Amino acid sequence: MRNLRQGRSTRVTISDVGAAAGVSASTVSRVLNGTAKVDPSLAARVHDAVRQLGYRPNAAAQGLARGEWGTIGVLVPNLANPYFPDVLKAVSAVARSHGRRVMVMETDEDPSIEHDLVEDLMRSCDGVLLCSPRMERSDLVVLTARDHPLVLLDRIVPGLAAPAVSADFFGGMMLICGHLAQLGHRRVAYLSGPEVSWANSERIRALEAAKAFGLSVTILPCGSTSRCGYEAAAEVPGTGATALTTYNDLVALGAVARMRELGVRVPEELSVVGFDDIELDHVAHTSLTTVSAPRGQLGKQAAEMLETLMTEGHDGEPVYLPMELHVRDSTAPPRMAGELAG
Amino acid sequence: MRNLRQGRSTRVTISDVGAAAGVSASTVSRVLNGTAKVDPSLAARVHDAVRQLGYRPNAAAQGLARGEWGTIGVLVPNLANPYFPDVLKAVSAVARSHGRRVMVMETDEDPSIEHDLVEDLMRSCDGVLLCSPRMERSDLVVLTARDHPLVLLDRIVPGLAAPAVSADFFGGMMLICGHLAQLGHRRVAYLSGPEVSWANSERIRALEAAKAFGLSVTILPCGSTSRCGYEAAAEVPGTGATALTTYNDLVALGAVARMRELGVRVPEELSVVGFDDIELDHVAHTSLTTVSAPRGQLGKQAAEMLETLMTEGHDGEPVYLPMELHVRDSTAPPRMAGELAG
DNA sequence: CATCTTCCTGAAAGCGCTTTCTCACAACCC
DNA sequence: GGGTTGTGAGAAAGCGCTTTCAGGAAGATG
Repeated sequence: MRNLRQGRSTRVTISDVGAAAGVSASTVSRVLNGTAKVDPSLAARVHDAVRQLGYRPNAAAQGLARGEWGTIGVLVPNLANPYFPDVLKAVSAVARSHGRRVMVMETDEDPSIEHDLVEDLMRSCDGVLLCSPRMERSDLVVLTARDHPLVLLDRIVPGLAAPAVSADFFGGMMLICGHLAQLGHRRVAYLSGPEVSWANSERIRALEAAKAFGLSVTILPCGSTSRCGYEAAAEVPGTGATALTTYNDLVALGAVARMRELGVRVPEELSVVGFDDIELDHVAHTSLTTVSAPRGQLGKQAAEMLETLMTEGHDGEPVYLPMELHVRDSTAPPRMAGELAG
Repeated sequence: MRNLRQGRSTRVTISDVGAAAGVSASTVSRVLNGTAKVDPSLAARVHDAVRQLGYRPNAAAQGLARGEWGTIGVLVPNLANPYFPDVLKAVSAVARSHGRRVMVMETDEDPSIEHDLVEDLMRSCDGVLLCSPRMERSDLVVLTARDHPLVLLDRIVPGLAAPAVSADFFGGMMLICGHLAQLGHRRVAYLSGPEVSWANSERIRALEAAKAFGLSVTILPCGSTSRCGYEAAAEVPGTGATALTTYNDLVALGAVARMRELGVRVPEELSVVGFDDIELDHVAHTSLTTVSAPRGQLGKQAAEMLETLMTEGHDGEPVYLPMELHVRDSTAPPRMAGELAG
């Protein structure tokens, strides 16, 4: 069989190195991997040969022979949302400390390609980390049944055979509701995130539960970007809400921008609350009241879970990481009816 | 030899599929890849078997046998900068259209790990795309000499045997200088990006050249984040500059925030100009005058160059993509000395 | 009806590496 | 000194796939 890499010059193989160093390929492998004792003088010759020939082991061949790739795959919905880079940094750090590379893929918020991408990742990674997967539960069941190490981040599905870590979105939204109720708000609106987002439904679940605080909530379809927030916010004044909750900070910021244009003062006439607490130091026009997601923690813990799953093969209970309320400049008590004229 | 994947249940191989379908492995391969005509009834049996067994081809084995991985690797300095996700989206689109996966790695602005990461990518990808690499020219020379398809994005190094595409940073900064000069500014400050950034030195080169317009420039060390901008901006008033240029929009936004805190009005007392024109719709506190980098174009073109390089093996001249000036709210004519009291 | 194509299919080799297995040699013990 | 153990290096098998090669069954031809 001929060299298949048409056009490319012949690659240096481990045998070439062996030949140059006057030893067998096995010995080269042993030297390079430190898997067995080798005569120091031979080892030196091998290292020299490696350097001279510019040898780099072929990852595919190693993967095949070792039965593992040394890579973990991460799927994220959207890199443009600052939430995910933060998670990724933490994941990468953990992966590197275990000597693994990270392969990132983005779905661009298109749930229909998620399944394929995950399959792809499974074919070329030792383990897969799914960040906020939007796919349906049934798809997730199929994937987790594949018996391939897989961890979920920011999506908990009861009864699934995969470990999961998530920010406690429900708790986070409850915190927000408590804050708003305490300020005296009664009617709130919610700019809803992607319909297929579990994180979104958790927020909604909390909003429903918050009826116990005496809050009544209007849900408005929106999305996950500032542009969505800007557009959907036009509907808010019509709802009679005195406070606006949102799917995330970006949406909230977009909404605030629209409110300003419409002449609605924030927070005097409308309180607006974000979600996630993304880092936008000195960039955003408004210092949002929001809840913070422990992104670094999430990434770290998910990556460690995955590592455990890959090496030891056992998994634990879903873990919820608490969110924290940060009260800043975008919330205030509602204006009383009598004040409206003022 | 035993199965090396300790702990994991036996994986389904192509032979298993063949056995189940009552054909040889070769036939399965042919059916799955469509590389040769196969009796439709056999093909159907194969497809059934694949479905039943949940077979997924092992990417490493395929890579080894085919001599290619079906993957391109992209190295970016920092995912948190919205610039790169935009590029990545375009790259991914092109890669997918050629049936390749994209593997993303981030250096976190640490030039010292760049070299290793690139080596890693080369070992497991058909081609590598380096976005704004910070490494020294000499390192780059070593890497490009590796005879592995490699394309540079936003870094042009004369005499390098690798194709390159870049935004025309020099031209972009010239546009800015022209705009400022035309407004009547004479003294400008520049918040400099990472020292090791070629993109930064291009901006500086333009700033020097702009002396011909009668501009005098003070360079202040800064960085690439809004936080850096915020911090470094404190030095600006001391320079006597009436206009501030920056490494990027994030820095500019941070600087504007600081100016406000210091009671310096933008643009009345100080014009501020960004760079890149990142998309921050309805999020940022200021609508910046800036120049736009054609991020999608850059990513697309770079990915296509890489594809050409991988398949046809030849490369072209470095390409500069023009930037465009967007005059918005952060620039204005300087106040004359006499007006200062006003 | 024998022979030559054509077409498909299975067998087998090989991609580059790791990891046995095997064996030569040396050191050790009684 | 013969037998035993231990050590380190090479040979070879095998990871799962693709692709060449060779051969059997149809179909075409004279």
